[in-house]
Amino acid sequence: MITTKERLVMRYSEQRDIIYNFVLSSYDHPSALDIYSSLKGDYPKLSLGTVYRNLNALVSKGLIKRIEVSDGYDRFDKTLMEHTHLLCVKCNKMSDVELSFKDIINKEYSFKVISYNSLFRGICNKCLKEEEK
Amino acid sequence: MITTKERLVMRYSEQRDIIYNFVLSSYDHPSALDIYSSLKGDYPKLSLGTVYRNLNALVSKGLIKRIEVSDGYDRFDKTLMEHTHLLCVKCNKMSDVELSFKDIINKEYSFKVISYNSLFRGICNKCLKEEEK
DNA sequence: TCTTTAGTAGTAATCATTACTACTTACAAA
DNA sequence: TTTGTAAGTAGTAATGATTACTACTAAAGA
Repeated sequence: MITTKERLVMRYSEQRDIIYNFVLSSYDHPSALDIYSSLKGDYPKLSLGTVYRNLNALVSKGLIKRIEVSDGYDRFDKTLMEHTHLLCVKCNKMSDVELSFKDIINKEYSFKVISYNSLFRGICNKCLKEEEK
Repeated sequence: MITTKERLVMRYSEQRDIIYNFVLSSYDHPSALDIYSSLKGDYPKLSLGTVYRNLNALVSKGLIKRIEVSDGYDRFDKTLMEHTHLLCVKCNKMSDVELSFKDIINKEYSFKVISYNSLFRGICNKCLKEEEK
């Protein structure tokens, strides 16, 4: 007999399913508000609090990753491997960097890394080219 | 004749002087509230808004650096060279890393880095040793 | 010494996020 | 299949770091 306490999986919820699938199918690191705005049309009863709560649940279950952006909305990522992000200050697009700084820190310093947030702000290649015109 | 518009230096203010010197003399990357709490004893009329305003002014003049900590208080740093930070989740101490990830990003990716924030959360050497006891 | 305007104290507002409350629903057991 | 219960939801209020506002103060050029 499985008691409630022992049940570790989450109960099914359509809202969480929708939110999770939205993150899985997006390539632009959406914020909670992005997700809410995009889904509100098809699911008018969806609440912003539900989006936040489920994103937190998905993060704590390790199904998605949170990207901390201190001066604005946090963003969410389907890529589970910890990695670094580039945020273009012109077009606001966020892209990925595959370099693992974590390994460098673990090796070079006596510091046991649990998680990290590396965000580089600058101008992406596309915006640089447009400036040259 | 120097008009107000042309005057680029800030007017002297005792509050800013005190706040700036506090950051210069600290090694633990204080937050605005840390600074306010530490100085309030000696300067009872000091306002938290003044601390925030002057920290922002000092950052925008390039005299100190802001370290963005998304889930809590931002912290401030006298070290002007951009660098990476380690934050111990046990003792909350913040320390510096001299590695320049900026150069790596600039070289390996077509991305013009303007600023960056790299924060590694984990357990510092001292806390690791205490866990072993 | 004036005059101007940057700076300050104290307080209200902002805004991303979380907490709360009454209602709804998944799902295990009867 | 029905029912009991606790997890999930919608809608709204609260939180908390930071910023804005307003009347007052003071640095410093004329």
